[in-house]
Amino acid sequence: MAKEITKRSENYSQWYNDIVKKAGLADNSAVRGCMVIKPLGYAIWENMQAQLDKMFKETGHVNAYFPLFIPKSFLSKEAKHVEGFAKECAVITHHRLMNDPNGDGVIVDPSSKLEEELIVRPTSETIIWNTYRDWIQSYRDLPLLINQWVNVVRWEMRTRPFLRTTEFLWQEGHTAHASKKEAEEETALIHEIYARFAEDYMAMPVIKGVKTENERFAGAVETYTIEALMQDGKALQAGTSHFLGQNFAKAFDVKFSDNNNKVEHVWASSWGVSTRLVGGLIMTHSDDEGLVLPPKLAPTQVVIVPIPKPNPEILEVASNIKQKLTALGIRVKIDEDETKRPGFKFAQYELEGVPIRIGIGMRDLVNNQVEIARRDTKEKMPVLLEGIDQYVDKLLGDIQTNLFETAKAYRDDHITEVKNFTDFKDALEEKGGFIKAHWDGSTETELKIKEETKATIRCIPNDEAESSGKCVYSSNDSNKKVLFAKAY
RNA sequence: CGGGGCGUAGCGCAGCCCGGUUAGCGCACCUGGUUUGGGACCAGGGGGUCGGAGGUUCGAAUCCUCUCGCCCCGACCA
Repeated sequence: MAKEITKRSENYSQWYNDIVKKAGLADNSAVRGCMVIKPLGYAIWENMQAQLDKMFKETGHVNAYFPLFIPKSFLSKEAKHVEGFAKECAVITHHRLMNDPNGDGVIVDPSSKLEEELIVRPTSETIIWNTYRDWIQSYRDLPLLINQWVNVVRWEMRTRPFLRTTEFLWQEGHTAHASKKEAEEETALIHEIYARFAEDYMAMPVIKGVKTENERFAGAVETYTIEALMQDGKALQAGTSHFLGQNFAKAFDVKFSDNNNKVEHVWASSWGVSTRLVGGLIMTHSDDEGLVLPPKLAPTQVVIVPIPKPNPEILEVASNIKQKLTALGIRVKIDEDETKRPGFKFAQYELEGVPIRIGIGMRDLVNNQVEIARRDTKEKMPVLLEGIDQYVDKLLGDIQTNLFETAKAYRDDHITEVKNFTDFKDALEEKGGFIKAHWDGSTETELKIKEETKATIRCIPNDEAESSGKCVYSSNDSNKKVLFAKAY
């Protein structure tokens, strides 16, 4: 009642904001464009971090930390890079405040102007490559496989919680290699890890592909991306992995001697995913009742609700169940609050997306059973206490699978292949989702399509075989189909 | 930056056009009681000076001027 959520069918955007707010994921803050990530939202991010961090480390990467501030001159060393980020940088110009001589408050002390302005990192290639110059002399210093978990700032004009905030949290990997091949393999490896994480943990199906030149990361030779589809038919770029060639090594003069004492510039990759993934998670699975979380990332996987309220007998059974589940590595919470009634709690946990709810009342105990409700399908069923741990364990797996399958069915159903521009526009308008079509490979065509339809090329899919055809817009020859969509 | 909307209690809003005594409602909160298998009910209670500044007036949430901020749509973008 107090927690009414706008229906997705009425206003998807409002629905999204309601979920973020009412499920307690994040709040707007006093700072324009910056959000406060609340405990539930942050716990989801922590679970994402934990898994990704594990995957990075399993593949030989280590974490480090580089400064928040980047000297202005660094940013301009790579021409394309600065061009891409110049318009959205927070700039530090002074380092001291003073009392306002005209009265109350403080003002910037003009005498504290910095010799060289500092930029709050929008990404860290420059400061890192400036450092790598000192770290790399020989092929024996390579590869360098470093990641950092940090905040970055991009002064976007318009922001949305998680999807695009002025400050956001992410990880950025920056690797250095002795050969082009090795750097390319690294880029592909991370691309693969991102896709696996999205599908196996977030239960969010993604399409792997490469960006067009126009959509490429500023300073990259090639950008690999995973693209997901949200419930409203818009695409979300969920993670990118960039092959940087020798661009940054050249800009920052990072060279190494190979085993023949030949000096060459280092090859590089960089890659990142951000708190945007939390937004993607919300928009992939949640419904009009609230958040729906895949078990693998849910901070609480199972909640036990005593009905109508806790008593010693129920709590004993509850804690036995919790013990058994915890032994299987399942995250369980017993709701011991006596002041709220069951109906309120049910609604609350549905809003918060807890995958499984176990209700225990005296009526159940007489029959040696409990009531199990799954969040994804809203089904409820009585389950015997005997073997309940195995039952729940399996159910969590089933929910994880079901969420992925449901999302994938929706996604697959929203890939429309078209041969002419009229069909292109119709499909985009009526159905949304990805539009697969031949493209002549020119930026000019890409931009014209964007101008006329707002759709951009999300990627050139990896698994799309070459085929000859005519560009959907220009009718020029094309040898590959690409995916278009309106995107977040 | 262009277009639209909005700032009144923790949240959501009414009041403003047609100035007039202690600024109102729902949710939330506190106390007591009755309840308790899908967002309980009754009674009592606490909390706001109406985004800010200036002005008009006997009198301003209400009228005027300036100002600050937020949200939505667009251009930009992870």
